[in-house]
Amino acid sequence: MIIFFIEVKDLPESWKDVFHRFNKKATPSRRAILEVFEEKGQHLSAEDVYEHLRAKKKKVGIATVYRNLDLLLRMGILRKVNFGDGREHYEICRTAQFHHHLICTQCGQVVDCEGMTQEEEQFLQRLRKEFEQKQGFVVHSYHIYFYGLCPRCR
Amino acid sequence: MIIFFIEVKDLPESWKDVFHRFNKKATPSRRAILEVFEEKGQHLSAEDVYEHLRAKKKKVGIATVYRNLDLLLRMGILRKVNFGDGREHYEICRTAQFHHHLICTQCGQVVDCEGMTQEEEQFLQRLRKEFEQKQGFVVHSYHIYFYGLCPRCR
DNA sequence: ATAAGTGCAAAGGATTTGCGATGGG
DNA sequence: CCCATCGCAAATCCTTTGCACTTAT
Repeated sequence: MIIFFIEVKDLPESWKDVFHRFNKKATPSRRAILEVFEEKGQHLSAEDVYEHLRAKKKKVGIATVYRNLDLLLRMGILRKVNFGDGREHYEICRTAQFHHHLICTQCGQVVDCEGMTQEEEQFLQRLRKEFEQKQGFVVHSYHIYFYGLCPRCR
Repeated sequence: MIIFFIEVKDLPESWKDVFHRFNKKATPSRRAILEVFEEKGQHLSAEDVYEHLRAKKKKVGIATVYRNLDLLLRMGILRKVNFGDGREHYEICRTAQFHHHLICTQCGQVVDCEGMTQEEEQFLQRLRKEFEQKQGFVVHSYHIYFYGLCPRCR
């Protein structure tokens, strides 16, 4: 027996389609950068991305890396995070679970904090409303940074 | 009638004493920088501090500003905050109420968010424990950034 | 074909550093 | 008086930009 009906919920749009939707070209550089984020995952600096590309024998200039990190940011594919080390870091949104960061103030190590749930939702929903009323802002996202000492530094 | 007993709870240590405790000199530059934070308050960049000093006719070199912002940070008098605008900002801890930040992603305007209370305490207390168990970190502080659109940009 | 994207090298902006001069304890 | 601190200018680090060449559509 053959099942003819296959439920496909939220089939993710291909990167090519995403670029197309933004009237941007799906160039090799851009694909390669996204590949790095999909493989290496979290919070990479421009230099990190550049090094990973070199390691993979993909020749992409550092300027192109910067330009495309910014583009991907504006397209909503990456988000920018900052750990106070003097450079910007980027994370991919789609493949990574939404999370926050725990930063060692001694050595700079950064750990992702995933899996905060309902309680967080409720807490932030309340704050969001408060800001929208008190300050007149529309809040569309937030980020929590925790600071402390990692196992080795404590 | 004279009241002989005056209750003085938590008399704040003078800046001079704080410097002394850290074996650092209470120089005019340092006093002037602290004065700026006490008067102008929130999230100033090194350049901001430098400009305010000039406006007050205090001649302090920009290098000295940077060196002392870092010193005051390490002494726990200032904390560093980052709004993604390519420069670091600093806030004074003692005189300012603990607060978070609401950032307009369009124009970069930053608003302080004060007065989150019990609920926040509880919520973050739970997370703190979770991290200490799961990751082995000691968490000593945290910071929440909210992103959205300000009244003018929405 | 052609406008968008790229690489390179130079420019820009923020922060740090070297060093001789200064002044707080 | 002496070492920490300062001012200045040069150095460094991250990021952006100008321009001629290449390429995805």
